Amino acid sequence: MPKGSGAGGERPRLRTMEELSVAIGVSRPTLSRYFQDPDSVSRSSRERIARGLERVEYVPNFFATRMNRKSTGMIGVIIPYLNDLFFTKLQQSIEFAAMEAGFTVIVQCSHTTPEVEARAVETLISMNVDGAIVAPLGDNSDIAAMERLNRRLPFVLVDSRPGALSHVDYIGTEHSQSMGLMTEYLSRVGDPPVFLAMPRVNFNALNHERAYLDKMEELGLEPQVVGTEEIEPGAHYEAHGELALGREFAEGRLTDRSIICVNDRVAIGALRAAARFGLDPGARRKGGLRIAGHDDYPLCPFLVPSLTTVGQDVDAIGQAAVARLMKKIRAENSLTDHAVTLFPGVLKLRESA
Amino acid sequence: MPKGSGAGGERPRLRTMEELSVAIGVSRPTLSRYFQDPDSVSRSSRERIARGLERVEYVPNFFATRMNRKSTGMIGVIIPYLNDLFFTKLQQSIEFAAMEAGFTVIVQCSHTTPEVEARAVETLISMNVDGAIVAPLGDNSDIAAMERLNRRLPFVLVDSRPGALSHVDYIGTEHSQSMGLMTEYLSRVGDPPVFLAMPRVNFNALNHERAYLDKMEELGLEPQVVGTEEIEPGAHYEAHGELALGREFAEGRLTDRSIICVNDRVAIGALRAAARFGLDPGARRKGGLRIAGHDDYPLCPFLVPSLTTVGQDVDAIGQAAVARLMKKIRAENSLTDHAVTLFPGVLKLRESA
DNA sequence: GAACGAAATTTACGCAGGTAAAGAGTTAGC
DNA sequence: GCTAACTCTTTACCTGCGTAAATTTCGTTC
Repeated sequence: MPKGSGAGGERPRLRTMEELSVAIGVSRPTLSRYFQDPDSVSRSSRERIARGLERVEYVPNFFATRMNRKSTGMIGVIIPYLNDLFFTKLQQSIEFAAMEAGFTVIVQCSHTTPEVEARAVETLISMNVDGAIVAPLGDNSDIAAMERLNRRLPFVLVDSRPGALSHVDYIGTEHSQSMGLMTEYLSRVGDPPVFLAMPRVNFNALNHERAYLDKMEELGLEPQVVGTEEIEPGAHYEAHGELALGREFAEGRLTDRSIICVNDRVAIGALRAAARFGLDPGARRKGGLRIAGHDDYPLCPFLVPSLTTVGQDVDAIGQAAVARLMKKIRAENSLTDHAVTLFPGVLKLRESA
Repeated sequence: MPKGSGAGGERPRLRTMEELSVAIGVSRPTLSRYFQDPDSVSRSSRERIARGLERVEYVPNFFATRMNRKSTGMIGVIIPYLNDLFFTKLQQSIEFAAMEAGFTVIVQCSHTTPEVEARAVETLISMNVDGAIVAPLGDNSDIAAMERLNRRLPFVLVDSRPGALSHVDYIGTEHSQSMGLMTEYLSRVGDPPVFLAMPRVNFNALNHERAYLDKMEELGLEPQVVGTEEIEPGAHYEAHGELALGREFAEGRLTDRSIICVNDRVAIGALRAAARFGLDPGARRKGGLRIAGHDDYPLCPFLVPSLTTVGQDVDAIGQAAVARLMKKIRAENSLTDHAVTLFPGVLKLRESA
């Protein structure tokens, strides 16, 4: 028994409000009101309860409290996968915003699997969350599950929106603008840029590609897309970027072009491919190799060379999503408009392009 | 109204099992048993219920179900922060292992704040989770809260263990071994290595530093630690690594030494500092600059140069933590031993050292 | 065909606490 | 000094479901 530290450890533990009420001589309903809002009971009761709680260990049962209240005070969040700093950053900004609004956040991860995503939806519904924010698995998402969510509770999509859900509230980045920005910039400073894509087209990958194509057409330039086929099974993101671009370099292609990667993770692989072929991507030289990404992954400034990219305002997206959700929750379905908020991307010019 | 897709959308929605029982002509308790385990009711009832569920929309209330069961089927996980791929990877392996065991995972993030961590502990307790896995905030953690958790339910610490909690089960990496491995390797191939530390010493940073010092003493070499002071407020991890090592380089120091960084994120900053000073860290040359990290951050192989580091077996840690927790849950506190499982680190030799 | 069991279902109560309505206590007004 | 008006507390019932015990069902055996 190495520890018996402090007085905190030895307080008698009470299981129910009933026990607590006899322990400190206040009726159970009064306690119930106290725990929901201490100011809803008289000052004398409040102080008496506060003193009592110092002498015992008691935590109201989460399930019992949430079961009966009209509002559970919880919002559900579903993100597609964990090993991506973009989504964890988004989750973080949502958690902070929700905390500020006095809500508890329940996070579920779909782990890139539609079945898991659908199960997460069921879990959130069964928990009676007051609302849900979902970053979907793109077009792989279980549309029916999303529809159910949308019918049953206040619901906001973030990051991307499957085509079939165009009637659902959506907060994200204005991808056509943000990708257009990069396309335009690179067209201005060098040869027409090439788009490095991903094979498993999901999420915003398609939007990015389309935005690139549109902008190229607008500029009267010939678009070129590489990296659409799977090169090695299981090689995604960074690995795919390195392999796909490495293959081009090996054939002597693209070594002096501007490469727009579908996102920063692919761009990291692209930088690696360049290094492997002794190439030095950078904004410095006219006509030289340039590599750019999209998303402004937190590590971008620290890469060698630091990665030029388009920043998404993740904090704004998270906050706006929570704000919109709060509005819908308070309005109790009397809201008929459906909101789409798109934040513009911001060019982050660094060394790589 | 753009969508009315599928038959799934129009099914009548039932709120309670009671309603469902009259709707499909089976008693409510039978339904209750069905939802816990379909095989616990007769085949005829099972099929009847299954058919009925296709015609209506019903999801059992999560709170009501969990409130009465002896087991909630949930385990709680607390991680210190989100913007770190190490912890998200750990979380992922825990989620997969728990899913396999048929448990739902509730994740809470402490966001580097002891108060938030303590609140997360209260939330888990109030939810009656069957057990908890906590990656603590190091010595900043609210020890009393952890003690409470440990008294009330099966509890396992992962990643690091505050000194005051040495009596709690712990699963992690054998840091003295893993850091020793790197120290030894670098001592063998070049000049005595220097340790690049972090100012806000928390988590395993101190363990790493101590392991380095011990190994250096064992090897009869003079240890040297840099980067312990805060250089710029708010500059953590990568930024700190770049600033701290950059300062040394600017003074002409350490440019041909081996640098062991306290972790990979700091090492990424260190690589950046080297690039800024035109230095090319690598294993290639005798006596040249070498930079190594610790953790095997998923991006390490894709950095330029790819980062030599020590890999932690995150999957093994997550799985072992869940396995230990399951054992404790099944044993219902009859377990008196307290387990410590440390996985050895594995040298990942790459280009940078 | 009746009696016997095993299996399945139903009855009845419990969980921990929310909340409307009734009751008690206090202050204010006359 | 008494009643009105208000505040706070308590009574009593409710939530949605788990589960032990009681009951029914059904197939089997004698």
